[in-house]
Amino acid sequence: MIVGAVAHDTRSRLLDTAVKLFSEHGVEGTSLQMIADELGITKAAVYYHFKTKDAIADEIVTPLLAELNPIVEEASARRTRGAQIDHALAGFVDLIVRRRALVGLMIRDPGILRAAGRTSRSPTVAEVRAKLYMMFVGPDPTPTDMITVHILTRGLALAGGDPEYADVDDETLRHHLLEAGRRLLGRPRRRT
Amino acid sequence: MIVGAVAHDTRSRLLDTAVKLFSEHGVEGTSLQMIADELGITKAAVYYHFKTKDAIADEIVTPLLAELNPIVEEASARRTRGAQIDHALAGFVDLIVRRRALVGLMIRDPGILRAAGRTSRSPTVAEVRAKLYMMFVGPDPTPTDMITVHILTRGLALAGGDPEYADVDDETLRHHLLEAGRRLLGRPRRRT
DNA sequence: GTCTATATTCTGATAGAC
DNA sequence: GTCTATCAGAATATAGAC
Repeated sequence: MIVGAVAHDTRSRLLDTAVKLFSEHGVEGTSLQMIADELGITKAAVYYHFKTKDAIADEIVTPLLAELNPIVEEASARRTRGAQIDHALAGFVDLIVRRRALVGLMIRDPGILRAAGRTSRSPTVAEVRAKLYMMFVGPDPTPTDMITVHILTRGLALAGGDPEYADVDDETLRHHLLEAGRRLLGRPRRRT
Repeated sequence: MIVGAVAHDTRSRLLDTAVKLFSEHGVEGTSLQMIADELGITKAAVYYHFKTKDAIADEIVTPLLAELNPIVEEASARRTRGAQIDHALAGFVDLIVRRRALVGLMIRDPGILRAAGRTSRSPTVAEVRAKLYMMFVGPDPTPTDMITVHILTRGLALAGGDPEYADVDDETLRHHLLEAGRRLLGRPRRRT
């Protein structure tokens, strides 16, 4: 599905519905029957679009990784540590805001990564995550650095994807997440 | 189960096992069969200790709320805003460290609260959480305040409960979580 | 306190008609 | 592209023996 467009075809609606139900019940707690019911189709119709439940999980995870990876790569090309951190943080926050529930889902539910990993050979989350973390902490991180980044990434993703902020506009949410992120990383305040 | 003691009786071992499996697979993704298998007993034996799966969830959630509630109450009795924040933060972090996986589980998995809520009439999580948030932000919070506290509580709970830090000792973990928390809340550094 | 055995419902998944 | 029908296996839960 492309930018901001509303999903019309069944396949896209199916993925949106899956994300919603996965968020509420977890991947392993969501049955294909639940997805089918929510869409008003039968289980067999779901199987027409995806061969297995794992394939649905993979189709959700893989595009997200495909978006995060270049952000991290671009960040590592920056010359100063400060610029690297700024780019990685801005990119990560932007992804959270644009995908809302999705990034939070991947961090909350280990089941979606297990499921996606069973059918796909796309780059693992662990890989991309390790690179993202290194952007934030630099080489030779202290234990404090590592824990701070854990808190940062998890906190941002979960808060940004929270239903409570579902109707906060992108611009506002992005601003607040960035502010909090910069504070945690000890970066100076930015002129908005 | 009492402080630091190892669970010997089946009921306590059952609860420990449930927390572990709930964390990995989500409450709705964990079957009583999985719990029974992990314990080396039969499903029927599990039913002897708990009437339903919801009852297990409730027995996990309720004691945690019983620990968090007085912390928030005590904090609100402090006179200065600074002392209130310090007390609430120290208490919250202490709970995360002592219970590790548990606090993170409650934040990650909506299913455990749904399940617990079905069998129990104990004070709701929403209630206690609202009070905790108010301790951190004070009256008349700005949207920025609210989002910051969201990031703080979720980040601390998830990072503290992460398996990666399972063998970091309590003292160290508590120190790092407190540092990050104080930074996010804009509190001055403390002499350790 | 744990077991076997059983009833019932639901799961993921497939085959084949429209 | 969606349907009905069907499968083997696993789910929650109960009854009753040891």
